[in-house]
Amino acid sequence: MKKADVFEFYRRLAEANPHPETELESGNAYQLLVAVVLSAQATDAGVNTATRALFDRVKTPEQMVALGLDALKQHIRTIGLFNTKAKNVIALSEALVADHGSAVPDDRAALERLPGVGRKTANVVLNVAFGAETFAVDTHIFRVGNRTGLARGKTPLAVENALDKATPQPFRVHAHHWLILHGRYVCKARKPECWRCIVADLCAFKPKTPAPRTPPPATP
DNA sequence: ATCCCGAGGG
DNA sequence: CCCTCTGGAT
Repeated sequence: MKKADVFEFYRRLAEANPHPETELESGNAYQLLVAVVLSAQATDAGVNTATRALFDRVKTPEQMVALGLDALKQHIRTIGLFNTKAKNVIALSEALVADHGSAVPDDRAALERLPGVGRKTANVVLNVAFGAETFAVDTHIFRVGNRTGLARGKTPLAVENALDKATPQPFRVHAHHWLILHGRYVCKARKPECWRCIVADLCAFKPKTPAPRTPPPATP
């Protein structure tokens, strides 16, 4: 995508949603970290349903360790991959207490050393909790980047690097959320809703199926 | 490359 | 039924 089109692409998304935020619910950086770990291959809505009760009781890594593995599994049973995730969250909480004074570290290397935390999760925490200009490439951003031509790559890391190169100020801090929300609600995996997409004219993807005769009323 | 693994949508 | 959802570890 041309530079001018990239700027216009972000400008429109920014205009439509001036203050994008995570849809994951959390009350502090620790809870955010846990929520992001739980969100792997799961919907935000599903994670929120589970963490609502959990975070009411657990606000610190010490409290998570005290809660214990089996009780944690009960809380997150409705989320996919719950067995592995529960184990990682307990181990990660123990590591925070032992090595980081119970605080969430603000550097990538320390974050990625935590069990269950890879590059994508670290990028989300760095962006949301610390305001870093990181591009966490999840399934949505990978799809939107490649489909639109904004930032293409065969791997998530390649798309991340392409986004880093292509994304100008003042859009860098919020680019992650604009792209993910665009992917979740408009540029969907199965049925992208191009007829109501505000950047369709800048996009490389041209749908074969036209807009429905009776489109659903626009969401407020 | 494969495993982990549940809910919701089409 | 099959696909998708803010992946990570082996």
